[in-house]
Amino acid sequence: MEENSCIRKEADLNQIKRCKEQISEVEEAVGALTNKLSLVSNSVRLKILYVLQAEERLCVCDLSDILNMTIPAVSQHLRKLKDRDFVKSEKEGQTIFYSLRDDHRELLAPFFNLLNRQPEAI
Amino acid sequence: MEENSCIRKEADLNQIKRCKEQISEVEEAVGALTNKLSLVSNSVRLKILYVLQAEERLCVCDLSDILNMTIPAVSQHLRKLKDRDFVKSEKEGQTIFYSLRDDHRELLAPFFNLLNRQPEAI
DNA sequence: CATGTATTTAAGTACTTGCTTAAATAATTT
DNA sequence: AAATTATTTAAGCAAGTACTTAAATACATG
Repeated sequence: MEENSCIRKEADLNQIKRCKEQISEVEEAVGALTNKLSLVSNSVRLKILYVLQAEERLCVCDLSDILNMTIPAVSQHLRKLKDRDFVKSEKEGQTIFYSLRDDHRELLAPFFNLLNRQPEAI
Repeated sequence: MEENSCIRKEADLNQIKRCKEQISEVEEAVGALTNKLSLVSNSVRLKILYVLQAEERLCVCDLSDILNMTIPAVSQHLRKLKDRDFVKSEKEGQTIFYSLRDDHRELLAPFFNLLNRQPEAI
């Protein structure tokens, strides 16, 4: 990819210039957003976020039960969610409880709303 | 993964049962939603959707220019977006114009809103 | 302190993703 | 009809993802 390849006669060069500018303005925001969406777009992680929103807090062990998955598998998802500030953890004895952080509530709210409707709404 | 592994003394079996039910109710919707989010969570595709929303319609060639990517790379993204009803195409001569479909406007609207704010809003 | 419980970490692997390059289609122009 | 233009399709590959199993860590209890 070096030179411009769009050489249609009717190509609207102003439009292309305008689009390039628009893209460069949101470039950073797009990166930040897709970074978060790539976490939420996994069905296991979305389920984890969904039950945490309903239940305040759950431990790894609970989630493993609920999702019918091995503990390490769940733990690895939780780590990703924690690394990107979707959840926080608190230790109580040898049990570690996870709960939703407020950081991304605004991003998540529309998804939870959709899930609480009929499947055909999505 | 066969038997339940959560054998804490304090484990709240009712809570776990309740969560399992909640999950099974949204199981299908979660699949449908993550299916769509996995498309949007790619930065190239989100940019494509973003400029299409602003510009009504663009051809593959335009997008290749705007995104500074090869034509086949863009074309493959467009195919995915078309397969899942995010965009439609119309042929005009040998040029194929892509535009946003209405199907997922509700899902996309919050993202476009976020992008139009400051990056730190995300 | 040895054993058991709750969780994380790490290595290995199958699957998926997103690009590249080259070839195939299809419409247009000469 | 041959050459040009716009796009898609396909094969190949490097990187990323999500699981598995086994080992490591950390707290609790007999």
